[in-house]
Amino acid sequence: MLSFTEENYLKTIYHLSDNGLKSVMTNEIAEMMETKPASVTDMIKRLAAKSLITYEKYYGVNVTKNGKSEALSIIRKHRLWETFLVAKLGFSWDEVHDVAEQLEHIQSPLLIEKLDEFLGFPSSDPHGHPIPDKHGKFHIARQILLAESTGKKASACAVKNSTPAFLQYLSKIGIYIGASVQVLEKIEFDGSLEILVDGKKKVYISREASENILVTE
Amino acid sequence: MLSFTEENYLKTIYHLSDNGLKSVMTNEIAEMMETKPASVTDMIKRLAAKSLITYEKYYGVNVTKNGKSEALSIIRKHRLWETFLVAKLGFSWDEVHDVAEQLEHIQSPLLIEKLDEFLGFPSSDPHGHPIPDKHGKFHIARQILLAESTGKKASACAVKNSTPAFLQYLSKIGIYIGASVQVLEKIEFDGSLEILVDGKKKVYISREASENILVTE
DNA sequence: AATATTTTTTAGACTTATCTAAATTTTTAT
DNA sequence: ATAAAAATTTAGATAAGTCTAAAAAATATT
Ligand SMILES: [Mn+2]
Ligand SMILES: [Mn+2]
Ligand SMILES: [Mn+2]
Ligand SMILES: [Mn+2]
Repeated sequence: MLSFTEENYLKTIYHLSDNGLKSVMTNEIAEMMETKPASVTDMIKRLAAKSLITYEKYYGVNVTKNGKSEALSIIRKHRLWETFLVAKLGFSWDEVHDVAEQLEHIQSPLLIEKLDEFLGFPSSDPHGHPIPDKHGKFHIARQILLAESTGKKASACAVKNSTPAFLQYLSKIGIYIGASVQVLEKIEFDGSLEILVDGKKKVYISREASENILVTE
Repeated sequence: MLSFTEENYLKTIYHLSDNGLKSVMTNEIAEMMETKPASVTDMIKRLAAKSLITYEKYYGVNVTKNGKSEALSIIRKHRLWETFLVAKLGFSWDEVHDVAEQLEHIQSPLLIEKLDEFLGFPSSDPHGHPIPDKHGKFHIARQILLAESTGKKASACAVKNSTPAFLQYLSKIGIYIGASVQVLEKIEFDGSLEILVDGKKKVYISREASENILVTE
């Protein structure tokens, strides 16, 4: 069984590896975990000893099949809890992440089975992120960055950044998962966009914001 | 903020102190926590340093007002989660304790407020134990041991022992919280009882079992 | 009141997780 | 191909929580 800390490292490494595709470097992990590289080196040795990652000194780590499956189980729990908090307890989408960071470490397969059922086997969380099923399978819809949208009417389907500050801003300008969004004009000067939200509200958003909103066309 | 371990010690001490009434000895705590007296001595020094208990060397500890309030908050969370698991997720009463042992340590006042509301502000958990409100107030109904019942028709209102083995046994013989139970005969030889459950089922139960069932007459 | 028994505390060691500072290796730039 | 810079690892320290063994204090027994 993994400790709380091991689970957090593994999840972070998995995310940084792009679902297990890329190698991940010590300093990246340290930055993401808000810890020191020396601590990361200690931990990756331990995770490697447990066959969750492979580690080559000075060349970073790769997630093993085993590690990927463990990571997906934690991500599944995180997203199911976030869904529960919003759908059943009336949390808003910017309030759930930190609580889910704690809840994702609860050890009880039965609990997760029952929670999944209680929620009606949701396929995505309040931020539009896919929820892996109990075998770790999930499906990502074809999606593009709003920044790359060509002006067709599209639908907001996920956020890339899920910090409270960004989510609160999105709520303020009327964007939510499922909202209709259409790029009306791209401002050459700074790459900002004028968009139409839900067919009625015109707003300007920065390039940075537009690169953190995913849409389906 | 208290660590996971500090919370567990404090809760155990509070329970052993009979809601803050009695002093609690090192060895009692060690036995209950399944740990060694030396470890307990370390921890009670730490809890005393945080003013959650008072500690007099060789004479045990007492829970402070502060400590009582912290303990009640943990107990409140434990019992709300147990109620959630049974009422919303369909757990049976013998499956919830171990999961609640983990969930009780989740730190989020908002979560507990919302969970309480979602459950309709329950006043007792699946084992008939009172759930303190957010100020730590709770009410214990007048209750006696089934072993001391005089033969009047009574109602099972709580269990003293909540181990899965005992709870499964109770379920098997038809006893649940709210069930009608009436002592028909007390067997002099070993103190066992013949009882009538829900007005229709006659069963014999041991003295020990009868001392772990609480009823209201 | 002295001795034996039980309880509790102390001392010292181990593990996990963290840090800082120094050493090493790799990468980049000249 | 060197030298400089950046990334990474190692070494050594600290804190929480645990343990065993030994010492000390309280309680029970004669
Ligand atoms: Mn999240
Ligand atoms: Mn986490
Ligand atoms: Mn319980
Ligand atoms: Mn607990």
